[in-house]
Amino acid sequence: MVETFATAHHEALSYLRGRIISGEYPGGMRINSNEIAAKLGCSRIPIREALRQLEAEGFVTMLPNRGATVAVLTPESVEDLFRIRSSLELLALEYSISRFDESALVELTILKERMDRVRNDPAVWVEHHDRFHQFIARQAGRERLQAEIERIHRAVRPYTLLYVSSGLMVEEPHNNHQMIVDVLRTGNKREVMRVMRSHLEGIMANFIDYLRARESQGHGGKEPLKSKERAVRVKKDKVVA
Amino acid sequence: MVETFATAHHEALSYLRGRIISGEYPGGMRINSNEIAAKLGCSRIPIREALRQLEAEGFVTMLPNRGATVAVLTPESVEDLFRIRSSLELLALEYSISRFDESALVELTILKERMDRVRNDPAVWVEHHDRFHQFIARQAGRERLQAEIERIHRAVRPYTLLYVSSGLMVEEPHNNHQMIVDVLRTGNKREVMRVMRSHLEGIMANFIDYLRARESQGHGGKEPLKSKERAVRVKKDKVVA
DNA sequence: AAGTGTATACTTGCATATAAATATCCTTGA
DNA sequence: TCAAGGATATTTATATGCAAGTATACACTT
Repeated sequence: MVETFATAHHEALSYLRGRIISGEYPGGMRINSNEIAAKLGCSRIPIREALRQLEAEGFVTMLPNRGATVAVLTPESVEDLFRIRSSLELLALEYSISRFDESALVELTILKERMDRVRNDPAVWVEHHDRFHQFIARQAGRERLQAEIERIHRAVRPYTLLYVSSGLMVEEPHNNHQMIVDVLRTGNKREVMRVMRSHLEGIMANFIDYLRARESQGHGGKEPLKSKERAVRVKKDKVVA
Repeated sequence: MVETFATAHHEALSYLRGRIISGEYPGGMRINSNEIAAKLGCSRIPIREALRQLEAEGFVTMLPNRGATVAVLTPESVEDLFRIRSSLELLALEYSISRFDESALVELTILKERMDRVRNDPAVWVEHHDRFHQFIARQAGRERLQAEIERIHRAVRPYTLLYVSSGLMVEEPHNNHQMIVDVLRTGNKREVMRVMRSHLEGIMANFIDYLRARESQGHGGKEPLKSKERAVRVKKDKVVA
């Protein structure tokens, strides 16, 4: 399925955001506008617009006259984002609990099974996992809240992916996601909140530990490109014709 | 104090965001890139970049080939944003309570008094009010959380301003902000959370009522510019030389 | 070897230009 | 009177060009 875009700017935006979220463009990587323009077959103007948008979304860091680099989040920032995510999902859950009917539960179960089926492919698993949680949030029927939740999901995605891929993710003790489906079925609001809260907090603790350990091993320590430092040069494959 | 900017893009961004947050450019207003470019004395390129950034921040709605308009938030969206704001401020408060020393309390008191002093100027009052809350959040020492809180503040600011200016704002029953300062001084975590929570919920209820009433009176009903509708033309002052 | 200049090669920021898409207005026929 | 069609005026999207800012590399000094 080849997506088609209304404008070159949309294509660039989708392209770049995809690379960053997937981790293909790692934190700190320099983004050369000429290169991207050549790759997508357009001029630098739409690329620059896409970069500005990604800057506002927090995916990219831009410095005047110094260009763009993929944003680097500190473990503290990721922790903040994760806590924000938890807060917002719990907020959405308060709305959605009473709106979970049988068909929603069935659909949620399907999402859960789909997630299990791809458990060996971290990238796909993370995507399905986010979708599972987003489905619950969507039942709240609060458009803006939903949008903010999805934004946060995207922002932490590259780091979640690292964590899941690392193999250091703690196996869910009692299959949390099944528990969430089950407790939703009972409709006991207090219990639902409790289960979800403990699910989120359980994940977070390990996740944050992983990120800190990773940082102290030298990854991620690269600050966004302060003062006059040089950006990490991830690719240097000029085509010398 | 004339601010100076590194680039034309920064100037445009700051200029436009300022007009929108202050409510000077009301929701639904068409933003003509030529006009802004002429006003700021630059070409349309930096204007477009600024608009893209504002689009990502939720201040502006852009449609391909149809230009930009100031985003219109439904009362539901504002409600979502307000609830998000509450969640995040409470989250920050959990971090910050234990970090409130005497000097922080003194500074907070000053902010509170400053707020009282400008109570008759809605625009200034709202600004100081936001600062009061942001100061509390800042004590948490969580950079990213702080940034997200400020983002949400900015996003609802135009609506808060309308509310405050309307004169329909319910006078704070027992001077909530003073109560917040006082309870922070006690250091009783549970009480602090309770007071803040009730402060936020109290404001919200009235605020949302106001927005709904306003909408049913015909304001705000203008959707962001769907399909082929024409944008609200707020200004049409061409200079015919 | 490390630091300092400086010439050279890239990049960025942005003005200008132009085709394509939209909006506006005027005309015309039912 | 008014919907439809089409001519004209605007506005948008983006390519191109260029001045100014940065990075790179090599020569020179200490």
